[in-house]
Amino acid sequence: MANITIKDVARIAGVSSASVSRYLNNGYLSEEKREAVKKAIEETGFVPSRQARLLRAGETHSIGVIIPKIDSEGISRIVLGITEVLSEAGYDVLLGNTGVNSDKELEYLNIFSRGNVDGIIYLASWLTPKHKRILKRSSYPVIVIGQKCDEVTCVYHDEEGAAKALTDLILKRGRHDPACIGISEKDQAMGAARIRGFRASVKEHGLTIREENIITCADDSMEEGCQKAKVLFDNDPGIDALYCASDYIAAGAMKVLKERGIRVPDQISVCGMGNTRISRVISPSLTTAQYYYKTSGEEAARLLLEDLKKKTLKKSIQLEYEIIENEST
Amino acid sequence: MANITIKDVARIAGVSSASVSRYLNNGYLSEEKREAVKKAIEETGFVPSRQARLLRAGETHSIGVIIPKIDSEGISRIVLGITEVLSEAGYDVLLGNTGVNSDKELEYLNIFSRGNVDGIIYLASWLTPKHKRILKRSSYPVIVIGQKCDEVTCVYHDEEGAAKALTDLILKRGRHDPACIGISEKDQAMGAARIRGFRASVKEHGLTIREENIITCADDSMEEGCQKAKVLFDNDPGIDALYCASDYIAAGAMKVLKERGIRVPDQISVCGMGNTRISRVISPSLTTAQYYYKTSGEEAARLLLEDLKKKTLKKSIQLEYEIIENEST
DNA sequence: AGTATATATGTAATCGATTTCAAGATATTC
DNA sequence: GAATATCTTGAAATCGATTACATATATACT
Repeated sequence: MANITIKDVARIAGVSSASVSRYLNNGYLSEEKREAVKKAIEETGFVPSRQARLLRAGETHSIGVIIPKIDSEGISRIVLGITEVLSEAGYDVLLGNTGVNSDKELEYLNIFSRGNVDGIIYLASWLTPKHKRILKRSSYPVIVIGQKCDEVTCVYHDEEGAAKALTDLILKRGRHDPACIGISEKDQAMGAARIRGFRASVKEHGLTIREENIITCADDSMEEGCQKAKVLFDNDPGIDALYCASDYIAAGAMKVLKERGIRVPDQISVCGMGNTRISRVISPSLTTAQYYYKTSGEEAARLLLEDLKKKTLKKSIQLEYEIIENEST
Repeated sequence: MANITIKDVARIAGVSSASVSRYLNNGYLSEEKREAVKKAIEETGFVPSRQARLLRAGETHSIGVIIPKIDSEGISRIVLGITEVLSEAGYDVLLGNTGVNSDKELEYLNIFSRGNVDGIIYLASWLTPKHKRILKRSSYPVIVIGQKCDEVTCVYHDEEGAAKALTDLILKRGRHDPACIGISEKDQAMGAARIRGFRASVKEHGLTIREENIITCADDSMEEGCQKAKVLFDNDPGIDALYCASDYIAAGAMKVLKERGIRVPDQISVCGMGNTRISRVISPSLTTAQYYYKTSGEEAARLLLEDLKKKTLKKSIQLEYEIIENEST
């Protein structure tokens, strides 16, 4: 029952442990000894210790994944993609859950970058200059998911394109008084980029927007959606096209519309973003955009593996989106 | 830039590497040296190598967490609880994401048993005899979350109690023709136990149920909820109380009710289970039960840490629930 | 006082593999 | 046939931590 080590195999095969190692790693070894070792390994059922190998080789075969919070549909699908690819490649996934706590992000970034992992995948919501500095200094490959970042390799979504395409949809039927409930512009991806997309579409349609009709939420929740929608419609009851930067925000807004007897999509078109499960639960069902979250996790993992094999150049991968047109437009 | 090892720390602190190790493992060490080592570690940012520790001590300071799928609100909150407690205690969390693939569960169970972890937390949906056998044979501590399991220590919810309490609610107002859309009884927790709770309440109210009015879904989704609701109401349009084993199933069922012009809660009371975000998004908002998912993760992690310190006896912890009464009852 | 007992610390062995080094055997080249 | 390149092999160093052992000091208990 005791573990069989390379020494046991060596003894049984009548060779040195170095030769057994050579057998395992295809080093120089005569045909005779090769046979003897093979036989000994089969007899004993020897399996080399991973830790010993890794210790000597200076590798950990594990990857740190830092996520801001795990209870989000998008994030968990990304993690799914990451784990699938990495475990397939024989890597362990170490999870760093930072919660809402921003200090913890840096803490994990530090813990990980100091030697327990071969690489890091960082799911960022906000990327401050401070973050970027740490990322850049890291001696291990880092892949950022979700934000475009010139400093390191990243995988992100075409937020602007998707937002523009959605806004195009809600501006059909001759709508002319659009509004936007966005997310804090501090968040480059879900915040700033989506609002840019909204603006671009509005401009292309030859419309002008009242700046008060662009409003941002502190976080992505239904409650915020409710609240901001009230502000918007109190201020301008004539809004006939509402772009919301997330499905939950849209759900909140639609609740307010229902309360006020504004009919969707007769009087107003609404869209969300993310294609979360609630987009089909609410009624009328919500037009939204689908991202390939799982794919982005997979891509990031693959990029990392590639980086690990040979230092490659920085890359950015932008993933596509898909518009899901439902009843709300 | 080179990695800092225990020797570097020892040199800087002016002690032997053994003393640094003692500091890390709470061995005998004078207050003075303890301070010196602490300072040196802070200065250098030293993080002990997992592989070296494992190789020598046979400990990894990491815990494997096996989850069936991560894209579920409940599961991700459990993981949140687990990671919080474990990282506080200096343990790393290794994530094993099995997807829907059942073989992969066993695979991960094996990967982890190759000696990469000190213990396992297993988030089980189904617990087949095969699973139980493997779990029982495991050479390190295993905690199961979500299912009651006599073979190993587990943390689970009072599914039966919650289901009964919810059924009590939908049977108010003199309802007399109840129905139940459950989840496959192969799932002990979300399946069998909840249906038992439903039955218990119905019986207590002195009602009899037509067996055709108890129906189960293959998985927890809105689509299944729709489909099963249609079957139920085609068969018995007089149903005036509908227990659904999950919020998503309930959302599907309510969609069907709306299509058929059956008013909730005037003509029928409906409840879901889980207190997911959609329970407040749909209209009328859904009466549901809240579980303490995060708490269950925390509890499981604590039990595991306890087990790790000294082999303790098997335990089962049953966590409470809370009924959230909304508009649908 | 004298003997346990607990605390404190460094040296060196150890975990199980890989890899360098040195040396001997073979094969190849001019 | 001498010089050089290519194989083949084992002994020993190495990776970075933990820990057995030896030793020294302080504290407690008859």
